[in-house]
Amino acid sequence: MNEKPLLIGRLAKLSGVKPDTIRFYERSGLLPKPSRTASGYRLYDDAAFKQVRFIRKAQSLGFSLDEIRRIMSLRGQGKETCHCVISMAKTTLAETETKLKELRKFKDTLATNLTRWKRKRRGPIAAEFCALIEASS
Amino acid sequence: MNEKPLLIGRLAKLSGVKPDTIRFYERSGLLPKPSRTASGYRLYDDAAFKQVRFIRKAQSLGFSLDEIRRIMSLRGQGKETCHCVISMAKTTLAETETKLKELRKFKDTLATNLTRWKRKRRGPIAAEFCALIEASS
DNA sequence: CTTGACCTTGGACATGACTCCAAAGTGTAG
DNA sequence: CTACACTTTGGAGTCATGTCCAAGGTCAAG
Repeated sequence: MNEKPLLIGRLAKLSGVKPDTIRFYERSGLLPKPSRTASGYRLYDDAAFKQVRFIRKAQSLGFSLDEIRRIMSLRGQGKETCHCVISMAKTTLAETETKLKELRKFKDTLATNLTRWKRKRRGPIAAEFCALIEASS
Repeated sequence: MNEKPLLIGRLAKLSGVKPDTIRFYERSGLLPKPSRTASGYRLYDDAAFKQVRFIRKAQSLGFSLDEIRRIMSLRGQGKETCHCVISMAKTTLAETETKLKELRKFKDTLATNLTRWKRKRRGPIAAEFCALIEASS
């Protein structure tokens, strides 16, 4: 809807990354070469904004830029059912589930111990903190 | 219990990291300087093995080496209730919960879509995969 | 027309976390 | 005694992900 073109600084502010980082993403093939003004300024639109947000979101979910690049390159293949996307999604799902399980176990133990520690307020807590991480295997 | 000393290669194999990495951890203050044979070979024991495993475990839970170093340095402070450990644990807990929530949401959507995709086996899946990540905010 | 905030480029630098290397010493199996 | 696999060190290299800089061009306000 919002179709006024953005200069790089504006896009940077909107998406919360630095101009340098946007140019870096472009160099790395994560963002398409944008159109330019007559004088060479990069011009971005809403789609670019969404792409940057996509990158950051995917990153925060644990994807590397390389994985993100591969994911994005699959977009626009269109028509054909892409076996590789399904298997990629499968892999991602499995990994995510493992991570999730570990993190949940860690969180639970952490929460339990935190309340316990708060109540007793004495003793070698740091050691227990470590043991707790060691144990969550 | 197992108290025969290990050379670095043996420890490396047991803990699944390379000798170089173990030396790197030592240089970085993540592992204590081990005792040595007369000829200068590093000698490790079970405690060292546990420490390496602790490091890897903590890493896989999303801690940076720097955070791990700080965590470990708190161990052995002994006696005193350490306020900072409690607040550290609190922070970790909060962060972990956030991560957990995002990851869970992503996982659920991923799982749902995966079954749907498997059933239909046609169409622009990659685009949907991307949209899915975009949406999980 | 000047000022100041923007933009351009190519390339250097930073950080975290390894990873490899060369040259040399050690330990042991045959 | 000879292979051969192991170990030592200091230092360099790698990879991912940015981040900064200098020299210069652009543009709108005053």
